[in-house]
Amino acid sequence: MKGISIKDIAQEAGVSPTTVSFVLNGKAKEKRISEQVSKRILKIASKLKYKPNQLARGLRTGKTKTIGLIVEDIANSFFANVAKVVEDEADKCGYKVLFGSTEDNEEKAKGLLEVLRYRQVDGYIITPTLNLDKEIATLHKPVVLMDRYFPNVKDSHYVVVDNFQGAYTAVSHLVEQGYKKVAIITTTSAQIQMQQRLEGFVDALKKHGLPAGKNVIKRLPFDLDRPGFTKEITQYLQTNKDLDAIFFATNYLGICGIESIRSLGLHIGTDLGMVSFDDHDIFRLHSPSITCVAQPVEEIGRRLIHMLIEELDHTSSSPKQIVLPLELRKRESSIPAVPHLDV
Amino acid sequence: MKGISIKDIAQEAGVSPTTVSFVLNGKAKEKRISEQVSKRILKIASKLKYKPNQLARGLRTGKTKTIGLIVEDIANSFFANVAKVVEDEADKCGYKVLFGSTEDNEEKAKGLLEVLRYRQVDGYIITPTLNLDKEIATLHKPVVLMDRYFPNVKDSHYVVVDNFQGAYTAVSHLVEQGYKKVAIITTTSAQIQMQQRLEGFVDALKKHGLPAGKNVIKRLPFDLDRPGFTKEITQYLQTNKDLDAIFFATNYLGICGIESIRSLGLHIGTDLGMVSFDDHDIFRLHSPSITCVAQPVEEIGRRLIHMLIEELDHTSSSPKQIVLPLELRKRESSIPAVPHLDV
DNA sequence: CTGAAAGCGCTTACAG
DNA sequence: CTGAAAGCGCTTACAG
Repeated sequence: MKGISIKDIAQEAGVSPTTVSFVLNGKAKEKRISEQVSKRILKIASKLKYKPNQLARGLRTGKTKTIGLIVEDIANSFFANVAKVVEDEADKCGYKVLFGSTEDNEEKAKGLLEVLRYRQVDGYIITPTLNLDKEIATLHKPVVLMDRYFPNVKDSHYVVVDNFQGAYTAVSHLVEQGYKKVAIITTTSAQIQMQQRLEGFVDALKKHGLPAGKNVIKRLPFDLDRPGFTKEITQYLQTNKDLDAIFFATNYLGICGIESIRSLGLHIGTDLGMVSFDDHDIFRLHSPSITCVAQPVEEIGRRLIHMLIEELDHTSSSPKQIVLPLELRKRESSIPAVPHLDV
Repeated sequence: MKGISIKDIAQEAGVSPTTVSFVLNGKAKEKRISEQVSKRILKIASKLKYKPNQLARGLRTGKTKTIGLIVEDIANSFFANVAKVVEDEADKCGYKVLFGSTEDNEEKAKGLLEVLRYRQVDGYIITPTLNLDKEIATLHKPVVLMDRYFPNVKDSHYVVVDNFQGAYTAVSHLVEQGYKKVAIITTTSAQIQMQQRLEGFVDALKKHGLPAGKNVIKRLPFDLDRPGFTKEITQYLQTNKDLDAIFFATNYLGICGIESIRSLGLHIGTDLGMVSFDDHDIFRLHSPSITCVAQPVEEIGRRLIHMLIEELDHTSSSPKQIVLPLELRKRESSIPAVPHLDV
């Protein structure tokens, strides 16, 4: 039950705990411990399967070798996939991950931050909610933001994707496929990533000389549930029958969109073109398959954890702000077998 | 930077750290601290926004208020959803969650266990791999297993689903819909949950007087990747054209199965009936939609964490082994619009 | 080359 | 009714 401590080793080796600590922390050379003693200690430690008590070490050094990961929703495939990469890479570097979901709720996010703070995590990877910047500023530990950032906070570290370019590419692709009345379905969220997707959409339409007015921009309250989104989308589509393609600004909107379109008896691709932000198993397997702009999930995860660990080790040299490109994955929802013809 | 400690409060209140500790831990009454002192301390603590250092407390008490969650794959929707519920409920009880994915790899699981152990987690929720029972037995802390258990370890705590009943129901449903040559696609895993699903399949066929021989049981190596599964399934279907329905034993097999069936140009439901274990957004949204036996994810998560916390509080009274029922969700893949007719 | 001692921030048995 | 002291298991500045 009771673990092996440094004392046990010291006793068995006939030396002081100090010496054991030096040897076990690889400071034998530096502290000029004799080869002989050093070897003896190492042998005993491995015989006893000694594992340092991280709590004691943390209390003394102030480092817990733990990082806090705050995502919007761990059950969302994008965040779950990033979390997996983060955990994997952290593990390789000797760090463990404490996680939590904000549901994009400010209060919940603050609660998570507070708990992680007094758990003394060494650093944070945070998917911020709105207005979380003040709270984050009081953390006094390395923080890397993901998915979104605060435009007015200049010196923060983050890994995000090029939302503008992604949306722009997606919408341009639709236009090039012959769709002429393209709408965006997005949320009311005032967060930067959503703003940029909207801007990309508007810009693409303008560049192609197409109308980008209010009636092709549908904003849904971001705190609706799945059935709520589906119902709202259905309603919007019903009252805007002249639309011939939709750009969905998030994966869950895209998923709800599929349900809505189908419930109206419309055929995706031919009746109504569609592209969604963010790839998902569903989009690949759906029939017809759904075109999307995919995030480089693996790379996002790797960059996040490495940027944070570099900060923790004070070896930071690489750029502090990374904007990754998105990849347009063309599928049937925008390139129907029967070409879409404007009537 | 430096946090507020109990000493700071003691100083400001003009009492000893001991007294502060008693008051803050709600032992004022028990220790007969005067109302006056008590109130003063509480006021100062909240003014200073005192947060106890969990490391120091943990070192002293041996409790870290942390639980370890080991899943097979946090990126798999089933595990991600369970993880979310677990984290949520743990949070309500003042616990944080450290997590990791085993990929069903024994060595990786052992590594995770070791790290969590010397991080002094108070208890574990574990999706065990094969042969992990010895390792788990040496943990000397409360453990609740999920998704599977060790049949030869009688006194373990677990929350699982009734795999036999689920498979039995799924296959019976197929037979009742008129499918006559039903196969199972499963993995080579020797784990109990997979065995039970196989038994449910065999039993259902036997009960209905249908053949349940080797040629309707296809076992795939469980460590293949997605493309690997898809390829193997495609091959199996090609060489067994007489089959008219398939029961897929896991959600990822079902997903790969959809790809395989479609790549062969077969129509799900009419050409080939299908039911998958475990629900998934894809199954609901696929066209045709896919019948499945769904796990009660929410309830699994809640039961897991509550069982563990009861163990931690030594208030355990409820049953230690919970087997939850599965729900058959009938969809188009087994009830085609054009009825399946045996020729 | 090695060790005694202090201290991280708590809790708790003991004393008065 | 309250406090001094020990101790959880480490690390590290200091001494010799």
